[in-house]
Amino acid sequence: MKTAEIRRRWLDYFASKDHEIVPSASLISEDPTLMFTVAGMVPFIPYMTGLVPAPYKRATSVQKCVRTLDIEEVGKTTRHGTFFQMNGNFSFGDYFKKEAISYAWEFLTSSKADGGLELDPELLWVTVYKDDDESIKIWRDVANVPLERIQKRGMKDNYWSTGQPGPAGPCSEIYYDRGPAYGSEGGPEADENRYIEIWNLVFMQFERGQGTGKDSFEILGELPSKNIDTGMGLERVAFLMQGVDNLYEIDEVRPVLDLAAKLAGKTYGADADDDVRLRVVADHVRSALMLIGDGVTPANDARGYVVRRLLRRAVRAMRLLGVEAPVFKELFTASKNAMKASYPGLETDFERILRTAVNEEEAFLRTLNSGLLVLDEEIAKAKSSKALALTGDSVFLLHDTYGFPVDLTFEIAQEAGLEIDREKFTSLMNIQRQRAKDDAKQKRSTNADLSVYGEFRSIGVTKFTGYDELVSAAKVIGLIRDGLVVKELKEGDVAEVLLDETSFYAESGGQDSDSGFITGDGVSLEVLDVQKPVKGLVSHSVLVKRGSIAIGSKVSTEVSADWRLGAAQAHSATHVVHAALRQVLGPQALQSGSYNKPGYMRLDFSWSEALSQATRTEIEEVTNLAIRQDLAVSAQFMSVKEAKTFGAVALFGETYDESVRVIQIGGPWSRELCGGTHVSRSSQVGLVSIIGEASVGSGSRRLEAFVGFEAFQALASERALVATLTESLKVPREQLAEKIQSTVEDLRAAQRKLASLSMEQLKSKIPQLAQAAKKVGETKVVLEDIGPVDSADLVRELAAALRDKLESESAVAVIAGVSGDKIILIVATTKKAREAGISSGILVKEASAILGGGGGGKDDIAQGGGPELKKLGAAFAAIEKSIKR
RNA sequence: GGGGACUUAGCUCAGUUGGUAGAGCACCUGCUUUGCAAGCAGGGGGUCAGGGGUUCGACCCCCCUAGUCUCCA
Repeated sequence: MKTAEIRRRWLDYFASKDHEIVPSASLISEDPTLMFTVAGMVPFIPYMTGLVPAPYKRATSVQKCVRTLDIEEVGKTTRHGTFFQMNGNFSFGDYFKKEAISYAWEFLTSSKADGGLELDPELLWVTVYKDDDESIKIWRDVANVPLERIQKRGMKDNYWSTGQPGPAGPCSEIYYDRGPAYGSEGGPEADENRYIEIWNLVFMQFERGQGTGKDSFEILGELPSKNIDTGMGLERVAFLMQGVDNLYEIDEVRPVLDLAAKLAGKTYGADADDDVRLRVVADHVRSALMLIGDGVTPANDARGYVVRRLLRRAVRAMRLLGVEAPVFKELFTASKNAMKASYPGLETDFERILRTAVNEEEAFLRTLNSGLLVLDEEIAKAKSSKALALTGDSVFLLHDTYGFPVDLTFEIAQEAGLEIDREKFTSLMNIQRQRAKDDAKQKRSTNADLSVYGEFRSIGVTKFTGYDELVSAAKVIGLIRDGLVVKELKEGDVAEVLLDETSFYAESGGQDSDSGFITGDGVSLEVLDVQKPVKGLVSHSVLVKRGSIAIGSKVSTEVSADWRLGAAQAHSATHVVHAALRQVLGPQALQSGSYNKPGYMRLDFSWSEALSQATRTEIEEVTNLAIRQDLAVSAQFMSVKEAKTFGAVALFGETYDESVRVIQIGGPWSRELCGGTHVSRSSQVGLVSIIGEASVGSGSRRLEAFVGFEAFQALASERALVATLTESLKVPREQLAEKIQSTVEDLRAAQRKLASLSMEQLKSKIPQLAQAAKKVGETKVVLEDIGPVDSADLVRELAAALRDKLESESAVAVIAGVSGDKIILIVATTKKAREAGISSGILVKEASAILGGGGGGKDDIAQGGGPELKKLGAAFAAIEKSIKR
C-alpha cells in the first residue's frame, strides 16, 4: 500500500468517527521555544494545556515533522529519519481510553475493503503503564488482545509528561512483530528491533507537579478535562506494509535513493558504508525539500542552519560516494515527484525550492574547493614534520573555520597516508557545543511564563474593533502587574490591561502596535505596547497617568488618529513595495519578514544577490506609480482555500486561521493575506523613498524605506545637501557629480605634482650637501635640518638619494625634518660605512632618545624622531660623536 | 544567540621579531610577431574595508563598526 493511500485511509477513518480533519501545520512551529514541529501533537498543545479553548472536541491530522537531534544516526538504523509524518487523532475532553483503544485496533485490523489496514492481529503487541489496569482491561475485553501480548512497563517508557508541571498521564503503545528473522522472541520488552513501535496512545489523565527527569515528580490529582493524544508513525507503518526493511525504502523515499545510486554508479546493498550514504542522501534531500517548501531558507542561525546542514550533508555524502558534479537538480526533482501526491504545493513551488537548494549546493561546492586548498597545506605540513596524523587542531580548524567536513578530511588524509586525531577533534567540538549550550541556557531563562493568561483566555477572545473605528467602549476583564494577576491599578503603575474588546492593533504581521490612551471615569492610561501573548487575547501594556482602575471598570480605548494613519500608510506601503518587487524581480522575490511603523517600513525577501542601483530605482518607480494611480485597497474575509484559489500571497512562517483576511491593492496587482490596518486608496500612502538595501545573510535581502511625510523629509534633506554643494562648488546641480570627480582628480594631481616638486627642490641640494659633508674620522657625515615637511617619505627619499650620491665612499646621511610638532629623523649609511661598523639603526636610537622619542630600523636606513625640537643640535652632536668611536 | 576566520591594484592572491606595499593576470605605450592563455621592454593603477588607540613610525599590535565565509546551539 502506498504511503499516500495509508494517509488517505487514516483521515477517512477518523472523519467517519466525527473527527475534524485538521490540515498539517507548517514545519515552522508557532511555539517560539520549538524550532520545528517535532511531533504530531505540537499544533494542539495550547488546547491540551487549556491555554486556549479547543475549537473542536475531536480532531485528526497527518502532521509533517522534522527532528534533527539524531542526525548522526540517519541511515544507520531503520527508524531514524529527519523528516517524518505523524498520523494523529485527538480528543479534547471528549472520548477517552476505551474509544481511543478501540479506534486504533479497528483501524489497524479491519479489512482493506472496510477502509482499514488489515494487519494481522496476531502480530500486534501492546505495552501499557504498569499501574494502568484500566487500559489492560480494555485491550483484553474490547480488542481481544491476549494477556501474553500485553506487556507492562514503567514510567520511563510508558508515562508521558512535558517535563514541567501540567498535564501528564500513562500511555500505551502498539508494536508490530516483524518475525523471527529480525530478532528474538518475547515482545517489545525483549527486542525493539524485531517488534517495531507503530502507534503511541497518550492518555492525559493527571496533573503533575514539580520534579526533574522522566519519573521523579508528584501526581497532584486527576485533570478536570481529560485528553487523548495519539500518534502513528506513517513511515513505519508504510515500510511494514510495503514489505521493505526501513523507512528509506518506502515509495516516498526509495526513488531518490535509487537515483543517487545510479548517479554514483553504485548498487544499493553491495557495500554497508555506501548504503548508509545513499540513505543519508535520500533522507536529507526529502527533509530539505519539505523545509524549503515551508519557507525555510539556508542560513547560519536557527532553522536556516538546519536546512543548510541537511543540504551540505547530502552533498558531502554524494562526494563520499564519488560524485563531485552538482546533482541536486535531479535528486530534488525525484523527491518532489515522490512526495507530490500528498503535498501538491511542492509542485507549484518547485521552481523556488529547487533554486534555493541548487544555490546552496553551488555555495558549498565552492566552500569545499577552498577547503581543499587548506587541507593540502595541512597535509604538506604534517608530512614535512614526519607526523603520522593530522592534528586535532588542524582537523577542527578545517571543519570550524572553513566548513570542511571531517569525514572528507579523513578520506583525503588517508589517501595521503595520514590518520587524523579524532579524539582531540571531538574534544574541541564538545567545547564548542558546551559554549553554545551555556549561552542558550542563559537566554532561555528569560522566557516568560504564559500560564497567567490562561484564565482570561478561557473567558473568550478579545474582540478587535479597530478595522472600523478608532475609539471603542470596553470593559476591564483582567489586570496583570509584574506577572501576577491583580485587582486594581494605581497612578504610576506600569502593568498589563486585558479588555473584552479593543480598537488597539496588537503587534503582528510586521505592523507595530497602536499608540494612544485608554480612558475612563477620572482615569487615563498611556498605552506603551500592545501584544497578543496568547492567540486571541490582547494585552495592553500601559502606564497609569492619572486615577485608578479595577476589574470591571468601563473604559474607552482611544487610538491616536495620527499614529494610525501613519501605521496604515506604512503597512499599505509594505504591500505595494512587495508587489513592485515581485513585478520587477519576479515571483521568486518573496517576502520573508517585515516590520513597519508610522513613517518607516522594512521588508526582508528571498533573493541571492545585491540589487543594482537601476533595479532599486525601478522598484521605487513602480511603487510610486502604483501610489499615484490611486488604486483601491480592499479587505475581505474568506476561507484559506478560497484565498489560495484567489491567488493571494500567503507568507511562509506565518500561520493563519480558518477564516483569513485578504488585502487587495488594485485588484489582482497585490493580494496578500494580512490582518493589518490599511489605507483605503493607494494614493493615501503618499510617497515611498527607498533608503537602503542590504544583505541579512546568504539568500536573503532587506529593503528599507521611508513612507509618507518622512519620505518627503528624507528627500528634502538630500535636496538641502545638494543645494549646499552646488553653492560651495559653484556649479549647477546637473554638473555636480562631474565637478566633484574632476575636483578630486585635480586635487590628487596637484598633490602629486607638489610632492614631486618638493622632492626635486630637495634633491637639487644634494650636490651642495654632499660637498659640505664633514669628515668624521674616515667617514663623511652630512647633518641637515630641512625644516617643515609634509611626510616622512620626503625626508627618507632625500636621505636615500644623498647616501646613493656618496655610495662610493664611507658616508652617513642624517636628515631631519619637522612634521606637526615632532621631529622626523632619517639616517642612511653607505656600504663602506656599514663595513666600518656604523649602523643606521643604532645611530637613530641614540639620537631619538635625546629628542624624547624612539626609533629604529635596519643598518642601511633607519627612522626615528621625537617631540623635543630644541634638542636637534644635541642629537646631531651625539651622532657625530658616536661615529667617531 | 555564541565562537572561528577573511577584507591589500580592475581580478586572483603574497606580504612577521612594526622601519620606503609586491607577484601573476588584466590595462596603456612601444617593439617584435601573425594565431591557440603569444614574446620582449616600459608604464599607469593602492585611503592595505571604515573609524579610533598605542608608537618617533602601523598593512602588521589593541579597541569599535561594516561586509563576506564558516562551525555550534
